[in-house]
Amino acid sequence: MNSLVEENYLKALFSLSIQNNGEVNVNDLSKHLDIKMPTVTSMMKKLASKKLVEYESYKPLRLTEKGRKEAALIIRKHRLTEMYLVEKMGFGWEQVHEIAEQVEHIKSPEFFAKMDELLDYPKFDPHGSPIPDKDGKMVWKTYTKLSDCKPGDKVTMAAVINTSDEFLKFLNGRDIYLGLQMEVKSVEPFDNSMVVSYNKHTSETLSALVCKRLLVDKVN
Amino acid sequence: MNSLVEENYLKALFSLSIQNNGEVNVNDLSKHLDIKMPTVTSMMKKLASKKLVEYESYKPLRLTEKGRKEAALIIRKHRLTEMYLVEKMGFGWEQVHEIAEQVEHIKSPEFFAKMDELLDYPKFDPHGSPIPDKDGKMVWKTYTKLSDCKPGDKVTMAAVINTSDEFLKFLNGRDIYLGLQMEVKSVEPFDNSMVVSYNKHTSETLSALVCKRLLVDKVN
DNA sequence: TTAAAAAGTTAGATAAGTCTAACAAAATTA
DNA sequence: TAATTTTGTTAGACTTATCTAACTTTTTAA
Repeated sequence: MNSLVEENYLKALFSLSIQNNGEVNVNDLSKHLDIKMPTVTSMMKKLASKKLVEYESYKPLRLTEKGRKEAALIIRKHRLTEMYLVEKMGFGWEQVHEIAEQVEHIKSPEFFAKMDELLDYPKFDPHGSPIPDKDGKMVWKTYTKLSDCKPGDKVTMAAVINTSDEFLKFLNGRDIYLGLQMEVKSVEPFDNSMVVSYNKHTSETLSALVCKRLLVDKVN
Repeated sequence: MNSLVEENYLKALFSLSIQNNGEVNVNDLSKHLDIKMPTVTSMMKKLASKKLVEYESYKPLRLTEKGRKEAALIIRKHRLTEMYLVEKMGFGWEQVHEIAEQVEHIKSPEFFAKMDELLDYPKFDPHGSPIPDKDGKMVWKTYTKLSDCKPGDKVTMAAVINTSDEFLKFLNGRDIYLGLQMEVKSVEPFDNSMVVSYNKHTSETLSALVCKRLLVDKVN
């Protein structure tokens, strides 16, 4: 059984390894968790002794298959919780991350199995992220960043990369939600901001930073 | 903010102080938590420094008003969770204690406020225990132990003292649940076991140990 | 290609919460 | 009331997870 602290390291390793073909630097992990590098190094040795991480001095870190699976199961609990909070308890998608960060550490397979059942076995969480299954496997849909779209493209909002409170409130304020259809009207060459239209918003400007954090399906 | 460990001490102090006009012995607390006495002593000094406990060497422990309120708020979270698990998620009353022991430590007033709202502000948990309000106040109904009843008494099941899995499964197996009406048929002088009747159970024998753990309202 | 910067490690300290061993006070009982 | 038992405390050690300071390796850039 892993401690709550170990679980947080595993989760961070999982997230960071996605962007970098499975390899993670101690430094990146240290910054992501806001924990100093020597502490991270010693924890990596501990996780290596538990066969959860491949660790060699001065080499990048890599989750073992066992570590990857355990991390996925924590993420499963996090995302199931987020979905439950939104669907069954009426929270907004911007409110659920903090609560799920705590609930994900609860030891009770029955509790999460019940959520899963009550939600009718969801495949995605409220932010569009895939929910790993009980074996730690998850579907990997290939989304397009809105920032990679061209004027005239018609797209459906599929997921958000950043799940911070502020970002999601920003989207709420513009009536942007998952499943929304929009059309790219124009791209400003100067700062890569985009003008999009959807529903009653016929001309909404989104900064490049925002567009990079929105994942869409092209309708074409 | 108290740590998870401190919260468990507060909860234990609260429970033990009820049976003994507010006073708790280090030894009893030690046994209740399964933590050795020296550890308990040092934690009591810590809680005393936080003004949660009145502590003097070799004297019984006592929660301060502040400590009592903080303990009650943890118990509130525990009991709201139990009620939520039973009423909204479909768990049995024998399954919820373990999960609630973990959920009670979650830091999110919104999460518990939402449960409270969805449950329509319940006053009792699935075991008949009162749920403290947001100020840590709770109603204290005076129940009778079934073991204190006489042949001919008609009673309604109101609460259980022990919430262990085994005890609740025992009750489930005999179709005994809160709100059930029963009549005391006879008391065996030899071992104080009781014969009771209810619904289709016209003659069910309950040991003295069981009768002491069942709290009832007299219908008379 | 070597000097500087960045990344990573080692060593040792600290805090929280636990323990055991030894001792002290209080309560029980003979 | 004196001896014994029970309860409680003190002292010091251990584990987990963190830190800072100093040092080493690797990478980057002059």
